[in-house]
Amino acid sequence: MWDETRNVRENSFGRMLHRLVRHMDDRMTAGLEDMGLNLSEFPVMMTVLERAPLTQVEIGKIYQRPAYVISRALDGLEQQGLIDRKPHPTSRRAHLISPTKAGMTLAPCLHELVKTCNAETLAPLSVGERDMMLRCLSKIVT
Amino acid sequence: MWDETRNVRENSFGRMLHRLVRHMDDRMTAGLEDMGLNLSEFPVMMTVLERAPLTQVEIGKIYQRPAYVISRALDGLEQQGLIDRKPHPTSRRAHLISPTKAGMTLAPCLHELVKTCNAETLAPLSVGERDMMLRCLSKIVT
DNA sequence: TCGCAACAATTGCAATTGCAATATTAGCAA
DNA sequence: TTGCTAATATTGCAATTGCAATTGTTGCGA
Repeated sequence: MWDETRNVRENSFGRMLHRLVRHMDDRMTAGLEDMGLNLSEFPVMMTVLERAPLTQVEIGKIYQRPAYVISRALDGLEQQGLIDRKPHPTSRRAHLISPTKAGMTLAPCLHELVKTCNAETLAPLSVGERDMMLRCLSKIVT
Repeated sequence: MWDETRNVRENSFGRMLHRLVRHMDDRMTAGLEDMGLNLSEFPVMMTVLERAPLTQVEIGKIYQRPAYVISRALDGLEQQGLIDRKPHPTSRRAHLISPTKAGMTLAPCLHELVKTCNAETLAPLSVGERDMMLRCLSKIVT
């Protein structure tokens, strides 16, 4: 009776995605531990390293998360001395976020971790399949 | 200086996956609201509908989540009268979980929702690309 | 049989997250 | 200028989640 339901959900796109993301998150969490970062701080730190100097709303736009998420992640990163909140030159309500010297030294490690994690995950696929996968993903991601 | 870092993370596999999953989760959350379910209860309810009767550890094995997650999701589902925790025939510590009559009526709706959500998400792809995508995903999902 | 480790499920408590308010500043229109 | 609305960032509080016990049960070996 439930065979049809089973067919729908079994190996459903959404189910597989969730599994995959959880797996990659675990992998990333382990890799980030050495650097003292957690999974919430990581994307914010990456954005700062990529685009600094920028404001917190700009980080939010890029990373597509509400302001309070950025605010809190930056709290953690600031406390570890990895980023600076400097006054914005033209607006007293905004902050300009930049990595500190210490923060910048993380860049190669993070860089490497991302590459490794993505590569490991995609390892079972052929080069052509990997390209296809990435192309299709960017087609369906907003 | 950070161009390389940007290249690595920009449209990185992991980043795109996270975006995609968040988007699908939002879509699912909206769809589930009509049925009074939330995103934690949904996969458990699906598993129960697909495989009942089964124990909570079995649900955990299938859905790959720790026991307490199942326990709490079932609390919610039971409170809404969608599932039953019956005594296990051979073990007094295990429960046998089954959908109630009310729970079973949800099956077609959930079924439809999953199909719609997956289809909408994959809509920008050609049929061939969709197949490829699903085949590749199942290759890399544990 | 007794004792003990493993198993199934639940729960207390701390950490994390999300929402809605708050404080402060900017810009603009009357 | 004054007053009002929007923008920027933060925070209080409630809801959710995760970890580490806890409860009750089973099976096994001494």
